[in-house]
Amino acid sequence: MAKPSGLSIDSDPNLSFFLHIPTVLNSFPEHEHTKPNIIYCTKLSVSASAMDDASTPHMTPPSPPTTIQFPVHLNCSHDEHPRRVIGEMDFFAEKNRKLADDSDHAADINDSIDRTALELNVNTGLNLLTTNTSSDQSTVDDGISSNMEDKRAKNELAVLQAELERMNTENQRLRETLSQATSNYKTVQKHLITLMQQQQDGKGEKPEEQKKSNGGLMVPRQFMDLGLAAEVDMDEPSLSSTEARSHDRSGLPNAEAASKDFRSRKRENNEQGRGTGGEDSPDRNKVPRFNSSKNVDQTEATMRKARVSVRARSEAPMITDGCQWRKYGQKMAKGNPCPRAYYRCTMAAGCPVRKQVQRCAEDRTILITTYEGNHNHPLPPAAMVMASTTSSAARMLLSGSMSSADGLMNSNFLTRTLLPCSSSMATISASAPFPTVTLDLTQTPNPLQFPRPEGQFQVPFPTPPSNPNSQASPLPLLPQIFGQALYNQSKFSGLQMSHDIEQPQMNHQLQQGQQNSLADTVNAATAAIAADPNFTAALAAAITSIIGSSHTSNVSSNNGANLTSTTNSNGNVTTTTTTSNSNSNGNGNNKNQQPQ
DNA sequence: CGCATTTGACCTGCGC
DNA sequence: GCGCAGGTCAAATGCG
Repeated sequence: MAKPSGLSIDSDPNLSFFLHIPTVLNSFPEHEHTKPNIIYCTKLSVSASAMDDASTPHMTPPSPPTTIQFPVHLNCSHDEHPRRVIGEMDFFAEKNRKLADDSDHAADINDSIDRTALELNVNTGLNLLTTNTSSDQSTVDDGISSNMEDKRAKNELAVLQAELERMNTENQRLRETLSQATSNYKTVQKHLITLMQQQQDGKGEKPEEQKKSNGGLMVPRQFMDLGLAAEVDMDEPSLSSTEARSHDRSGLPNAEAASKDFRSRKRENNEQGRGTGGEDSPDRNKVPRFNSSKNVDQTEATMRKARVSVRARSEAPMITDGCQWRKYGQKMAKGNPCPRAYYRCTMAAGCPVRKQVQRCAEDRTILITTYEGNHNHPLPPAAMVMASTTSSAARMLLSGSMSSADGLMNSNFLTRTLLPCSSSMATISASAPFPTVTLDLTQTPNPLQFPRPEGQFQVPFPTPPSNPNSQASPLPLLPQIFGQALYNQSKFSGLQMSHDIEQPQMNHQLQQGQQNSLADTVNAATAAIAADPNFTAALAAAITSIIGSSHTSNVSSNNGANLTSTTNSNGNVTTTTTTSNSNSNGNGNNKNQQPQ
């Protein structure tokens, strides 16, 4: 099997260390997380021990010294301050937490088993001291041995019962977590519906602008078509195309032509392919796949043109985003001594997603990764965050530019609302040849230095207090925040992720019942909501429910955060969102989200 | 030997 | 029309 180039991150010790974790864990099916191996634990323990352990609320019993040579503290899951390694960029922090949580529980079980073994070993050792082998125990010293066996059996029984009890407790806890997450989701959903109804009832004049240019409620529909049409088409590899490209030698997509830029279309129309476009030539431009629907062409090409650029500090040649990439070109770009590398997603034949990787000319420790296109195949969990982020960002960017006359209002909205962490972290380039969202993960949000715009909330990033170089500390959470925010916004906008691939677990919930009725409501209200900064409150609640459910966070205002998420003793998540909207009517400032 | 990467050539869009 | 820059292709090369 070919080594996925996207995982070749060993050249950066800081980066590779953390990013290896999901890679390792992903190789285990979910149900096998209860069978941790020693590498699993060791990796986690090292990462934990690299940070301060003083704040760990509960300690995992020490592991048997015969298997682990140093103390293991697998308490990543409930940390009040999730700790990060300096300078590393963990795109899968959320997943790591979950996995670490699993590993924690698994370690508990493992530990109990090990302790059981130790206890039994003690008994065995005593037996050996009496020089009785197991075989003659039953024949010699009947009274003692039967007594010992009874004790052992009782021991074993007790241990098993304890273990059973522990597992029951664990099961119960997991159920509670699940139900809590579900209730959180429902709460947010209800709140969204309420908000939308209010929008519809109260403010009829908001969508006026959009009506002018887009015919009002057609806006969300247009968005939906934007994504789905293209993707449906992408998922249907044209047979004629396949046949025409009978020797797809590099595994390169049959839909390669499909995913080509608009200029290809023009090219095809004008010359039916390049000079090599003979009928016996495997010419890539020969088959016009979208002749049947020009609109699809348009949207597809527009989608491809939308780009999401991620700036992150890394010594590695490429950030690990969970996908597999194949390099297909490299060019020297003007104004940058560092070459630009071109990669194509190789997780599925025909996946149109590409990315460009280039180091920043000013600071070569900064890696600029630009994504383009949407995946047309299922993604591994590790890749979902990044994929959903880029996909949603691209969609939102396009929807903004398409639904607004000048294309700037909605872009600005995107910056303020969808990428709320800091205005310095998300910028939108309207002047670039392609609409591009840039997520800058190289900077720490600093409210003093970068005063947030009105109507914006910030998601606080817990910073390890003991980390003097905390420059990159909040960064690992960013993709999750971005991705979730964008995802939520996509849902609110009536958008679907790529065939419900990118967030299947959430889509599954949507599909359970309320989706149809909700979709209409959502579509109907999207235009109004999209222009209203109050939407941030609902978004904050949604994000907080996710953050709060994965780890308890009691957020200080160190980062100028005005969104807090706390968990009370019952485990209920309480969200307090404070916005400083000029439009705020006061009742939207505090959103208390209480599970049922 | 198969696959990924490298790299020069080619194509297109755009500005002058 | 020409040149430049970005983007892509595909033969050559390297590697496991």
